Amino acid sequence: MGTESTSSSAHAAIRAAIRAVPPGRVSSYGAIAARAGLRGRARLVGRVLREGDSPALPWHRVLHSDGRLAAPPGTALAREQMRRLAAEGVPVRKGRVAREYFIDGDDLDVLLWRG
DNA sequence: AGGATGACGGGAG
DNA sequence: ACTCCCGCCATCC
Repeated sequence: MGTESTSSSAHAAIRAAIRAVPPGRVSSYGAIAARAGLRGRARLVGRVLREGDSPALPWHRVLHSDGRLAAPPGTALAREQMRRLAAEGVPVRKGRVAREYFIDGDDLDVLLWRG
């Protein structure tokens, strides 16, 4: 198998956590990591998204903890993310999404991503 | 082997 | 609200 790197199980857990975010809602890298049992590894989430070998991965629903989009303003990626969010009814003001659209809090297990 | 990088986060000034 | 800084960690050079 190809050069295995980092626990592929960790990557799988992260992907599952990302897919668990329903349309019309968003979450943060840190929250996704925590939900995947990898608290503190927010950067690992970013790494997994960057690989992007998962077609059904709703990467656009993953934002910074402060509500900012993942990519810097002006980039094609940021525009695409904003477009996808808008398509799901998530308003983006000045490159950020309001806290009320986030499904992360203190205990993700309690929230259960429900809307 | 060592230093820099980054789709991060949180605290501090 | 913004900038700077440090912690974390897999990759990259």
